[in-house]
Amino acid sequence: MNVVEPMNVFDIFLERGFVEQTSDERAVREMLDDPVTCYIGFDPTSDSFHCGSLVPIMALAHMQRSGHRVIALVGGGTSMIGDPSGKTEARRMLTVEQIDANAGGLRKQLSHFLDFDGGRALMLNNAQWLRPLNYIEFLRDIGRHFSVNKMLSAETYRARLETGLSFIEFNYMLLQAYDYLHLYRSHGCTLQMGGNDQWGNILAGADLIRRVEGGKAEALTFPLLETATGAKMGKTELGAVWLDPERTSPYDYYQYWINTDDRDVERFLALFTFLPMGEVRRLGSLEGAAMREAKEVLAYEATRLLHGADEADGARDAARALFSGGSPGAGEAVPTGPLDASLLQGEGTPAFILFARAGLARSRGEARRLIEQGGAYINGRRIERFDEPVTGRDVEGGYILLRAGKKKYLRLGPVA
RNA sequence: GGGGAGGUUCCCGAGCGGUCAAAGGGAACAGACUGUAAAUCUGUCGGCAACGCCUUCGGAGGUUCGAAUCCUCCCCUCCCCA
Repeated sequence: MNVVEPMNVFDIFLERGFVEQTSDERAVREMLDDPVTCYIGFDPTSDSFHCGSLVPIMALAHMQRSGHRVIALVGGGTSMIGDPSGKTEARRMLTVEQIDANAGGLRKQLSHFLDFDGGRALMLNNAQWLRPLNYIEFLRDIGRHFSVNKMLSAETYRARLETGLSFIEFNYMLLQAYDYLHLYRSHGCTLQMGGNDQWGNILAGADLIRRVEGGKAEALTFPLLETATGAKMGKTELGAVWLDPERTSPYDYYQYWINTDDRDVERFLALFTFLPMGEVRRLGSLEGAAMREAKEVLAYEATRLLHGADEADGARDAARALFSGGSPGAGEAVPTGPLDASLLQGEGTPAFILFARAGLARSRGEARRLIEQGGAYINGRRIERFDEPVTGRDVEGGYILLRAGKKKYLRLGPVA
């Protein structure tokens, strides 16, 4: 047992930048002095989370570490409808099978951050209670508590009124409110959290609980993160940064974090690692080139949390080797692609064709431009001519290391 | 149902018979500068072994020596009225 009085998780949230709005700050803090049950809803539109979901995931992890019970709710029922929040267009609908399959993938990823043993954390699917709902009963028991006037004034729906809002989507708020009510009744859940775009829906649920059960339930939302340059969190030129190592390798995941804008480093260390705030502030205050140390810590910790220490070590070692000279023997974590050995026979293959085939350029024309602009390297040596042949002589240690631009590396091989 | 506006290369957005692979901006990419950051500057930004050839301007036809630009039909979007 801790001798020191454990910190209220609400203060941890405040200190680390998790809080955008709360239904009642004092009530929420007081409530969290004792163990509570809370939930966050996740969208099962994919079988993997991406970086954008890390804030809610980390929030659940903090809750659990502070002794609270957490529920990750996948919207198996609601995503068959499509949430209009923050969208300009309706979401596409998914089949029951897709949703169930996706939920499995999400659970696996959550288990890196949460301990599901012995019911300490639960993963529930709202399809369980939404699918059997009876329309007449639902209208009578739940629908009567909602004012259309009030809903239309909600920011969520106002924007959609411009472009068109189907009746199905319009009901999303009721279903999500019903989720909260259901979890309040069945699990004593008294706190729902979510991204700030969910504010209206979460409050609707807390309201419903008060009206129907006379109960008290709270809401807490997280800020919607943008990087300092205004980009959406977790998006790169190459697409989303996924938590699934099959889609975003630990190496690329590490790279995403190490490329964090200086101005975001402290904020991200607080949100995406468990490092003590003293250390976070120290790293965040580093100046100039020393900032790289902070980014390395951020990248390493973020990668370790998700993929484990071994993968994080590999990603860090590969990055260090590559970015300090680019030797081909940079380790197993370097992105590697297969090489058709016949390409190296005889005259070999012109470099621009090799780069295009390797996927480092979208077309041969692009590969050609890349080389002509001086952005292409083989084993650390800049390629001079676009059609410079690449042959067996370029194999070093069984591999050929290609580099496009400053940061994109691809190792081809092994060559027998 | 009636009337109006429009659909252009990743996005916004010019072009309205040849000089259009299509202005300008954004995004993106490369180079320089750096710290795998930001900002700035320069270049690139449909495909092709490439001073040329090929395929693009919602779709299908047509007029013309020649069409993103004109005509016909169709599809879609938005606005106003009902």
